[in-house]
Amino acid sequence: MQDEEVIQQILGVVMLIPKGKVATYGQIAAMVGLPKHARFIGYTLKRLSPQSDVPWHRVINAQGRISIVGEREGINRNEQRERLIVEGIDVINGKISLKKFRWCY
DNA sequence: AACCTGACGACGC
DNA sequence: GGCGTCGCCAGGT
Repeated sequence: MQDEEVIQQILGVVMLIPKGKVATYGQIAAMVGLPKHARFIGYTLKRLSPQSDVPWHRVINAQGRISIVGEREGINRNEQRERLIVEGIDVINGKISLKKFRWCY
């Protein structure tokens, strides 16, 4: 699954998530025709560079929580939380309401 | 080939 | 809602 083709497709979909909305890993996976590959979406986003223009912060897990774990400069749990809040997405007790903020297509 | 490790998810209690 | 389990699947060893 190292297909550059697939990776670009995934990043392409993530780019479509509008500001102020979020999507889940599983949702993205399904959108690119790879259901059951939610984990691969995370793997792909993890490899992004800090200065990437891909809105990786708008991707969260199905429980409405942030799942990033690394501590890279520019890409970490707290950075994601801050970016979401700036966009008007409420993060209450580490949880985001998918009901309100999920990007429905 | 075998086994371990995840930025995951559905379900049951 | 919180938690534990189990199922998934690409990658790395």
